Amino acid sequence: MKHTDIVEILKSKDLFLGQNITLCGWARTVRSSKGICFIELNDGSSFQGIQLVVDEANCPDYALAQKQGVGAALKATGTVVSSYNNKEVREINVATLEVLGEAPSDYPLQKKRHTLEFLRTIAHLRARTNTFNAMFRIRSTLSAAIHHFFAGRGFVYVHTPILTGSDCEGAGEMFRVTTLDPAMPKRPEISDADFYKDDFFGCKAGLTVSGQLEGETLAMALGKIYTFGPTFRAENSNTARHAAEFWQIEPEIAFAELEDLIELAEAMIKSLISEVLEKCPEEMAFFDKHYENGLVQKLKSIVQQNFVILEYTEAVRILKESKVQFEYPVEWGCDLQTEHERYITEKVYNKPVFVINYPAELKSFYMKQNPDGKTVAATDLLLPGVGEIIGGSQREDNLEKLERRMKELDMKQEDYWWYLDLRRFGTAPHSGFGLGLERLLLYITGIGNIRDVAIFPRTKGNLQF
RNA sequence: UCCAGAAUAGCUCAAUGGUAGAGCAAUCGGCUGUUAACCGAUGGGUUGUAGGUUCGAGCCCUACUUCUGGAGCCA
Repeated sequence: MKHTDIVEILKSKDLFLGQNITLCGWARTVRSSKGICFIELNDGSSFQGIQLVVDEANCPDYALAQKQGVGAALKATGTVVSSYNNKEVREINVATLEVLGEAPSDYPLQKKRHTLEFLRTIAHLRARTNTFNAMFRIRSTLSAAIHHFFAGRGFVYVHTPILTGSDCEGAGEMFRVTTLDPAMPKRPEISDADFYKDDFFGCKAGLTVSGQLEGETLAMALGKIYTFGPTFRAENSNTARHAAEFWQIEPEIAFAELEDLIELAEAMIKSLISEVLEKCPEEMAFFDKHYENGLVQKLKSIVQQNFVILEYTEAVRILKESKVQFEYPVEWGCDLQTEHERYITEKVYNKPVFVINYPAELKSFYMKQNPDGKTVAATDLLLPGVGEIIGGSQREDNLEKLERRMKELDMKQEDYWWYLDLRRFGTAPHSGFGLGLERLLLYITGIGNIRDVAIFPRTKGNLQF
């Protein structure tokens, strides 16, 4: 259909003024008086819509226009004019109006604020609201910004497999993938190997919980790589920041130690936020106004300040000396609880904090063992309000140390033979991290629940749409 | 999975154990420039489900379901 995107008219000040054009879009609100009718039209090309003015004197379709409600799909032809009230604003004097698709009175969206909980029950329609229009626009801009950032630094974008036989130990529960008959379940006396030999892959298979191990193989050839794709975790977690399917960015860099990784992570967060602020000012203004007052200022200040780098041991000391009565007591060797992380990020620093060098017992087998014999070169980036957004580490590149650690954890080395080969042949220091796209989106938009930053969120017990 | 809370009209919410209401939406009408337009009228309910206590339950009790907030796990 030949038509002009609304964004083109909004962007160009005078280019379309006085011209006859055709617009297509959906009615957001319809206001009619005697003889004149106003329709706010949005076509998705921008956050903002444009007002159609249907005057009974100039438009034969006035009666039709008056009958339309929120949600109707319309095609209008008319002249671009300056608004009656504000010469800077553009509106359309409609000559002809065609109804492409009516929205009957049981259309669930109304021209009023709906709760996010209600919108989740109509996830197929919620993209037509301001919140989701703005969120999806920012999500798209953010995704493009990720590629811009890494491409600008010479990273190679790689696609690690989604179907996998390797369980990235410690990353979470794996969804099983099988073509075996569910009516013939595995009997306890049969071994995994025997049972799965008749399965599609001839072995136990699942959806990836992380592309890290596969990513490492490419980092050890191409130097700097990143993955950006879906990740699946069958964790029984029911929170505002966990989803069973989410998108993850996982850079992996050869010849990089923990401090190089932290430098990269900080530069990346700042670059991504900057690009969103620059390219989505209307959307960000909307979230600032309706979801988190001061949001834009908060993000601007994040970009300008240095993030904190804090030793785990030092974090424990600060918490112990804080004299705050925590629900979980703080001891060296215990994992930092949410209340501890919040105290550090929100009370002590009020800015992003990299916590580094955690006790080895708390972290995964592949992390670089520090000379102190107690800690590993790992880091979590904690953000005020949303908590952990990045988890990463320098990888153990010493074959003996890695094998010893796997033995301690009772892991089968033969399952990881190719991963260990990376340490056997031309091993080198390397590091990487994982960033949750949806969690960053929560931080940037001020939206409080991960279910509201994905098109159709997958969480425990919910696979609707 | 654990702890706490909630579920009433299409939506957002009221209702002391005693006749279930309002705003918005919808429908009809009015109004020549509206901005979540405005004004008037009308229709709209098995109070999440199943049981129980009571003369009487939206309200009290039990179980279940769903959702929300927090926790654990993590990105």
